[in-house]
Amino acid sequence: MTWAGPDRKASGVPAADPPRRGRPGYDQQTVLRRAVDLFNRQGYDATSMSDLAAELGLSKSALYHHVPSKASLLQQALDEALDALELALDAASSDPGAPAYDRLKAAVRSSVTVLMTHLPAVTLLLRVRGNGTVEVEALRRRRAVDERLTALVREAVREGSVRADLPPDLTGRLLFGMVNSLVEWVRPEGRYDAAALADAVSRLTFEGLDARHER
Amino acid sequence: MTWAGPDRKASGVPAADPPRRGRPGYDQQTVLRRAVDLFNRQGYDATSMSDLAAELGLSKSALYHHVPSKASLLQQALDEALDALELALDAASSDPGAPAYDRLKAAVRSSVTVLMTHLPAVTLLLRVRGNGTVEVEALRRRRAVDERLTALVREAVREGSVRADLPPDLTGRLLFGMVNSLVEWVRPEGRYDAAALADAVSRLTFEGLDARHER
DNA sequence: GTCTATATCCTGATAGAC
DNA sequence: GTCTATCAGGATATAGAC
Repeated sequence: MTWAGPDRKASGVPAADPPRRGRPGYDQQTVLRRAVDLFNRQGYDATSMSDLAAELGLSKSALYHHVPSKASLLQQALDEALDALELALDAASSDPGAPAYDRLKAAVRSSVTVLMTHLPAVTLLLRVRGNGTVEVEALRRRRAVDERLTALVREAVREGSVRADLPPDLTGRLLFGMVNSLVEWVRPEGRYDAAALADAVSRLTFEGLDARHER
Repeated sequence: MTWAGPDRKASGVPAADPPRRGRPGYDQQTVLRRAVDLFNRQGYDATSMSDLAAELGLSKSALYHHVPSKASLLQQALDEALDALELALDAASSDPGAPAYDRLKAAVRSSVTVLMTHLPAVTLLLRVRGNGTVEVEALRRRRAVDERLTALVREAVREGSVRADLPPDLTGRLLFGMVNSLVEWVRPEGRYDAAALADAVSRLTFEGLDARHER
């Protein structure tokens, strides 16, 4: 069974694909993308390689021709998410001379953007519980990201631009808790694009939802 | 097989336990509590009944003497969470004459309180993906709760007390996304109690984190 | 209430033919 | 690249002795 499906290419980026010769079959990117989608629908642990094979219209063995293990699929997805998050955070805090307030706002915006552009991978990352070495390592990297974000909030409080009547750690957790909660319902083909969501989160968190703060 | 299970009662209430006679063993509440804790640490699907038996220091068969199935443990926990959430929402919106703004604020506060007092059960609920009938039914009830909360936000926007430059559905999702994100890090023995957290969430969301809004 | 032993099915992963 | 057949182990759950 072939199923053809030259619907390959780096997920998300609509780049031109190099022409393929010979038997089509699946390429790794497509397998990974479909796998991550299934993991997000059913949960990683609840998804068996049989499920994935069925989803792809393959036998389990054929699937193992494309993929060395179930954990490797998880690993690739988590790496994608973490690479993107770390990169976005680097960019947001690139100018150490800028006010922490601006850098924090930039971090919120770029976090939302990464969350949207790498939605499946980030969704998977945010659900990792720490079972197995792949998940443990991912949690380690994620904690590092969280700590950089918290440090940013702390700086902004110190410079006086963010309210100081709440502990900065708490403010940071709640702020990025709201950001991360987007993965629970946002859909790429949905009503809101990354910019609109980044704007909404930014307004809600910085200005509040009280009508008196409306601008 | 015992299980019985008419031992309902608002779970979570740290009432004094009736003195036990005869062979100690485990009572159902304890088994359920330990099970839910383990489910939350490892994930429901990643936790086997062997894991749970080992955690309790029992054999698998002895465990099945206390519990009819793995799914029943899940069911009880999800029911506990949903019962508590629905009840809290009823109370928060009990006075239809009160301004929607006040009812919304009350709903936020009581949601945080329920989340804290029934933390393990609510955590489990928020991670359910819809695998199996137990989870599907829980998701159905959860969606109903979400819709009532969204309706509350919509009302508050209509009465002019909550900012109208964002779609009410979006505001509601972000607001309760922040609330729900508490389960990711909050611990009952931690620095913050329910009242402090409810206060922090309320301030952050209604007033914003900008220092200019600090009161 | 707890145990050992077992039934039945499914898991991730592999071997080797086509 | 895909298949059928298979492996060793683990899953939920049960039977029946003590």
